[in-house]
Amino acid sequence: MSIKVCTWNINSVRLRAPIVERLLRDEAPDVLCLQETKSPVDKIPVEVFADAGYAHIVARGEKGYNGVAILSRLQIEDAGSHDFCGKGDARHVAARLQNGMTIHNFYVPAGGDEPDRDKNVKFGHKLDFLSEMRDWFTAEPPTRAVLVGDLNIAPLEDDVWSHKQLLKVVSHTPIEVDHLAAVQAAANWQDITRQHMPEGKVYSWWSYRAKDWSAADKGRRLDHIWATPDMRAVDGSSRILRDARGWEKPSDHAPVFAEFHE
DNA sequence: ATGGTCGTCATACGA
Repeated sequence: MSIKVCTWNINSVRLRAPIVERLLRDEAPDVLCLQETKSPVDKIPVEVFADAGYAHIVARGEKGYNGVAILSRLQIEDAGSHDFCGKGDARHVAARLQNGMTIHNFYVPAGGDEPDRDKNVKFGHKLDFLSEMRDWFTAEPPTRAVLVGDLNIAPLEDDVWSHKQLLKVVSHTPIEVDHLAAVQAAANWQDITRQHMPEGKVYSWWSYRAKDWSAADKGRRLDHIWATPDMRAVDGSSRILRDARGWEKPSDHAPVFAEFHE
């Protein structure tokens, strides 16, 4: 038996309920983590997901911005969230499943356009958010845990279409990559996607602004699946469903998958 | 160097 995990920045859960349903039907993950739901929790179309077999849902939400949700076929034993940077925004939710594994679902701040915290408070917020993640996982080291989400950072050269051209572009600057590496080191998080796909370009996001996103293929790997070393991923189970970027009324992100042994 | 496209909520702002 294995557990199939999926993470997807959906950019409005209400507008895209039809393609969420399609993903659940086509791919049947055991757990689906959504980011940028952009909806108050009580306006998430939970009946649609329950009818599709995902009756166990925990979410955090606000009107119009941010928002994270965990949809599960398995019973959720416990749930929680942490308010990183004390802003009361909806960027983290966690659930412990009946098999004892904990899943953390994050939506890390995008950080604005200017990669300088003295000129751009959004960039400062992003770096501070990552530092708090590092400290939080250092203070309470997780076990049997999976961390997923839109981390809004593409850390490796092959996580972007042009390493050289993106070195000063928010999402691929050295200071962000360093901050993300510190989060990763805090709990010895393993990058499951790159364990399974160590070579070559891998992307999970393509801008809406490109004329032909697929032909231009100027993507970035912003969405991640990490796990603590005591979790056993199913060899080669990582995938990115690039096709979903071309579905009707798509998100600008594609779903990312990995499977774990029970 | 600039603008290109989305979603939400209100016609600006964040991504």
